Amino acid sequence: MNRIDTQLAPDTKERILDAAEVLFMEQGFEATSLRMITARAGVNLAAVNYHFGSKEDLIKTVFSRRLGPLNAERLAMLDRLEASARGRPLDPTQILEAFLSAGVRLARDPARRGGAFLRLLGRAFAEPSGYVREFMPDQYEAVVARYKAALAKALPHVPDRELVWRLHFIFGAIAYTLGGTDVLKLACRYPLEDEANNPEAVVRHLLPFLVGGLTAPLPDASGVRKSRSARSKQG
Amino acid sequence: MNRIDTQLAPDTKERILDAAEVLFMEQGFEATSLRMITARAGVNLAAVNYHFGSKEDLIKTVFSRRLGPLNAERLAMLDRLEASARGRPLDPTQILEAFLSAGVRLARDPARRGGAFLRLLGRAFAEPSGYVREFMPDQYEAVVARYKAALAKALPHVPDRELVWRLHFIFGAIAYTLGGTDVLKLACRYPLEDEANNPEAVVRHLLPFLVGGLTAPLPDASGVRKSRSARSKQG
DNA sequence: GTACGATTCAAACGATCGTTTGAACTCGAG
DNA sequence: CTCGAGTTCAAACGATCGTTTGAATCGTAC
Repeated sequence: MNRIDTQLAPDTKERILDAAEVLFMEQGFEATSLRMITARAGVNLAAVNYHFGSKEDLIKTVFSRRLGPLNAERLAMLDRLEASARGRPLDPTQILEAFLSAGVRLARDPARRGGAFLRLLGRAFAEPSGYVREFMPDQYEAVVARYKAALAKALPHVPDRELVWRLHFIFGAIAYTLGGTDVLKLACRYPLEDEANNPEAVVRHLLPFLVGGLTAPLPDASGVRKSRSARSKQG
Repeated sequence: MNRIDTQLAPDTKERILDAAEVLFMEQGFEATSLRMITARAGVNLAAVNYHFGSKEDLIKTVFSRRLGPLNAERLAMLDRLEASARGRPLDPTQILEAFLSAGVRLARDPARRGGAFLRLLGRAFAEPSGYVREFMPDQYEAVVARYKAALAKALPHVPDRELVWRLHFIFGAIAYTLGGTDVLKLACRYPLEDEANNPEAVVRHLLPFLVGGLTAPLPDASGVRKSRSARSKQG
């Protein structure tokens, strides 16, 4: 059992994980070959299958390495908030800030490695491949349930169904922002770059937007089906 | 020049485009091989390179076939709104609804083919590959500029920089919702499915959320840099 | 030193990828 | 009919993929 490692020169396993994390972020899962990963990590090609079994298991390990602690911290943050509130409903801003701030702390990880993972995470939410879809729900189920319950308590006038919708939109805005896909920025060439790379600045702008959407007036008829006349002729 | 086609039995070119559209949506660009596409379309493998030149050009054609008319309609909708407003600022809800309703109309295209494309479009915003990033800005530049100007006029108290941020978040929520990545739904197993497949229902829920975020109070200090004390010791 | 499990290595495996080739087929014009 | 441009077809191309193999190497216990 080697103990005095991973500090100056990470061992093969972590070198592979670090290289894979960056390359997956830059090019996606399918477009990143094991040869690119091992070349960047400075290890032999066969090391991936030796240490992880397969590329798919490598992908899962890349996620679980960071996602476990991240979501555990999110739960701990919510625990602390609810403990200090003593049964009273929390402020929606507090709740969302707790969720986001854990990501911010990860983004400030040494050597900016956390930032790469956050962008990879945002990208993964839109990945159609079955790889991610298999274990992402397991990783997020507890967090979503707890934060959803806290928000439901904070916003008693919002029906459960509507809250699920708004959580969906919130996740979309967060994932897209973390993913840093930049389509809008590329389209407009608006210079957000300096702030966009500062996670605290992102949260400062994102938080009011999310709370505004979360506390917005409810849609007109929440329960209408298409049983009546279809559309009212708008032109 | 054959004229009487594409009605009962689409020609090879459109059969390929239709098949590619669905498969790209289901599995992404990299994971979809030309052999899957041609097999689904019922055409020969070489037909893709004969009609489109390369897989990359096929991808571009899949997008431009629908994106051109879609964004043209978005511009036309805004033209009509601004004409009837006669110089007065529009309502933010009107503006966003105009943007979204064009997509709704596409989604109700015959044979639900438009729905497949919208989900593909939402997915493409998160694609890291260079394919999409090259021409998506060109397709969206005019639309974003016009709608951004209309929103700036409608929300004179929102600084330009903040408006760009909020447009970014809005695009994220829309793209994620259109993409239908379902991670949240999978995580919670909340039965949104029936409504989620009805584009008008999606807009009915999405619109108040987006307007709420767009008109939310501005973040505390809009211009702060990290010049002062970094953080206030939270524990 | 020797022996042995853990790890690394160069090399190759079969499969699949996007693309190309050249012949066969279609069909209206002459 | 013949012709030829447009299109479709089966087959193969070279490249790259994830994975496997078996020997070489390392580090440690005896």
